[in-house]
Amino acid sequence: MTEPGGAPATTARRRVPARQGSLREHNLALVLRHVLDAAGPAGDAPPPSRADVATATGLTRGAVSALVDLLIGARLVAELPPAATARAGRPAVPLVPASGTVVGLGAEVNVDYVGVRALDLAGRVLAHRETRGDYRRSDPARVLGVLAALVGEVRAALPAGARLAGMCLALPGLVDRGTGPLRLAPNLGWRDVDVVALLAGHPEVDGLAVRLANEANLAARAEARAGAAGQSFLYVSGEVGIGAAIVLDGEVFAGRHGWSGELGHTVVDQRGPRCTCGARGCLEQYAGKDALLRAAGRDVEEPVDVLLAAAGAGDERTARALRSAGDALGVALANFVNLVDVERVVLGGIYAPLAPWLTDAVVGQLRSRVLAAAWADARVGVAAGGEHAALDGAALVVLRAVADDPAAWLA
Amino acid sequence: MTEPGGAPATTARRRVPARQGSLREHNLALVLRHVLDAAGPAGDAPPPSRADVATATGLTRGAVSALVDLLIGARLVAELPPAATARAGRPAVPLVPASGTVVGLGAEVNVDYVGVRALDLAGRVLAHRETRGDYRRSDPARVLGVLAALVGEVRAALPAGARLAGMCLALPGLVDRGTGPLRLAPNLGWRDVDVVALLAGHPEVDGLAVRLANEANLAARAEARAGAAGQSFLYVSGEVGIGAAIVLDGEVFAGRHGWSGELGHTVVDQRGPRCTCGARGCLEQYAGKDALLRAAGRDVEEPVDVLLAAAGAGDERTARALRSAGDALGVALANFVNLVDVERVVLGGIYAPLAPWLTDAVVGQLRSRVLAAAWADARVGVAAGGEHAALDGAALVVLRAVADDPAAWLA
DNA sequence: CGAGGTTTGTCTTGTGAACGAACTTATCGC
DNA sequence: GCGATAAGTTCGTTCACAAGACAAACCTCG
Repeated sequence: MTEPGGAPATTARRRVPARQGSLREHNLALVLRHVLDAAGPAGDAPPPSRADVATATGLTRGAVSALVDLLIGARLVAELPPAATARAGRPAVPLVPASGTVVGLGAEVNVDYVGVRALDLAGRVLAHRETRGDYRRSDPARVLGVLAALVGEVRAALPAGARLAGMCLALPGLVDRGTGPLRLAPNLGWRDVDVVALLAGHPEVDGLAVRLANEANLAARAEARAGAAGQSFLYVSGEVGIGAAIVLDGEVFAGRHGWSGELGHTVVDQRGPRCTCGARGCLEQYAGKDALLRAAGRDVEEPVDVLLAAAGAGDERTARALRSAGDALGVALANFVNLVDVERVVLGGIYAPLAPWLTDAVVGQLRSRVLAAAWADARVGVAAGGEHAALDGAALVVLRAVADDPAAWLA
Repeated sequence: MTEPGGAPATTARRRVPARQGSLREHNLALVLRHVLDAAGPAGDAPPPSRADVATATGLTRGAVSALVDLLIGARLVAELPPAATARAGRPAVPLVPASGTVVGLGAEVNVDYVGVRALDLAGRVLAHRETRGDYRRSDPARVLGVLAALVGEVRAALPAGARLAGMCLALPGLVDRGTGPLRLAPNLGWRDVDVVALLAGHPEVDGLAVRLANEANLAARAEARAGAAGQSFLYVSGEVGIGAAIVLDGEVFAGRHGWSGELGHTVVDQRGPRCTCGARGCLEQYAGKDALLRAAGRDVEEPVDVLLAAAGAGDERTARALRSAGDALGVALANFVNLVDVERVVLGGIYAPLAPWLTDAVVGQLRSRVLAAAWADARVGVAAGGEHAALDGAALVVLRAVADDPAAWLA
């Protein structure tokens, strides 16, 4: 029951009766989750045995055995050859997520590239294709054709016997939760585009359940997976626009319609310059990519790397531009932290490489403006998700649905 | 497992095994919730029978019968005499929440009053005591002594055989989730006060589980109950300070530590007047009670009623003060709605009576600044919770815990 | 007034899932 | 080789719900 593109804001206590089967479903998911988590990105822990799972979950060994057998039968879990331990007793059979059997497809359409990537339950990248290009003010049908072709290539590259669990597409804009239309992607120049319908016309995506989600939300999901479990943070995705995603206890919160996180249009100064959205003094006009380049005396078309180089070389104008962007960002974030009380802010997108020149200003604003700062400073960190965070997050959404309802994969 | 003062942000999939008993617990809660909801504040629906509950929940009549019998035995549900219906067949036995058997205590310490109120599962007020006074810069120990005395009076007024499920105390400030200390209540002048420990010393609260929560969060909870189920809104509590609470799908979100909703310290203008919190241009300086009175040419000590009267009489200065407060509030709320995507804003506290003079400005700002406004206008409404919303919300928190885990009350 | 129909609530039987307690398997240490 | 130890399996028991028959209470209509 995960909402596409993010778990529901609050998992409203489900108003359904619990029957015998619910028990099994729950415990099946419990066991699978345990195996998955142990093999997670922070996977320094050795793979757990049935007995380990039993003690960790509180189920009996007998029950776990039965459940694990089901999961192995469904090719969601695999056994490793018993490891030689210098311990008395029968050696344990290590359990790991099955690799190459069930795959999630992550896709992304962004201003400068289109990409598709396939991940399996073990977190392995089974296939990846991308095309660079300029997709500002582009034609949705054409761009989605490019995407469909990439999907076709990725599907062809999957190992035999792999089952596709679905696809999630990351888009830089307002997306209705799940399959609803794309409302507005300012930087692509798209508005009210029924992306799912356009994709459905292509034979490459035939038989594939496609859901949509906001790019920042998905990147945040990848970030949540990369970091410690169950944390709360605000993920800031700096690009031409400035997106953000709210992660509460490890879950991405997408809002009523799925439109959360439009940090770029937070008002920094009511009398400031006019923004593309029509209002005045939006954060985007102070700390967006274009604004940043302009303030540093650069051309809007230049890559952010030039700022990195200039700042590194000690260019004063660039440093000043970055500091003032950091201040504006800090004000917006302070407002946010006062309202939502997260413990951490993660800088992603172009802010990740620029973080060394931004964090001081951001931290300063947070410290002076957040009411609770005296008790728990909101920490500022840098995204660890890497360049393909949104793509990974999208694939993870799909795999997450599998992990949450393994019973559906038993047949 | 409700978090005191609010459900956890996301009901993280519980990492516990489901056993046979979990089934019963779940279905017991399901049945009880159905009976409670049917008798809710929008309780125009007739009380449901066992058969009604069975069809509504999807359980069989046999299962429901067994569960209802348990609930009646625990005095959580009661039967009404069969109503005479002009219908064929055996007449149904109406089921209602038991009254006067299990009670939740709501309490509040605020700037100008201290109160305690007892609610039962049927939503009836069994007892209510309050003391008016000026508690700015007050001594916590003394004020809590007053509160304890009120608790004693309320307990004495309860019907014989009533079982107290606990107490929740509303405070106007940063409160650590649950029993953690009160960090900061600027307008009471309290800072780092261990309220629970101070209360525990009084014999009147002996044997009573006490939890703390933020006043606005609790008022929002009462508001959520008063309105339609499962909505998402931002509750704004205008007083001397400006609190807010985030309600997502009917659940109050309290944030990582429980400090969410400090709307008053959202920056409206970086170059604005200095605030008590140390920063510049906080919303509180534009739309807080004191600021509002000052802008209208009044004394800070006067009640808000004078504004109401003046505005009603057509006083231009008052109208201007209210409009500009509404603008500031609107900017802050627009920032918020862009970030969190709620569908409704509810004006509470002093904003409720003043709403006729505020909403236009607020709505205007929302319309021009919220990116998604073209697709789903955030509506602005007035709180329906009444004067004792926080008190009711506090009692509801306690009763909610009972409703969520009726199995604990079977003995 | 009584037979037939309808709806509610109870009771009985059967099934599925987990628990607990043996029991088997596999390795280590002496 | 043999006990000690731990992992995994099997079997009987327990518990909760589904399904459906049954009893009770009420209406309607001839």
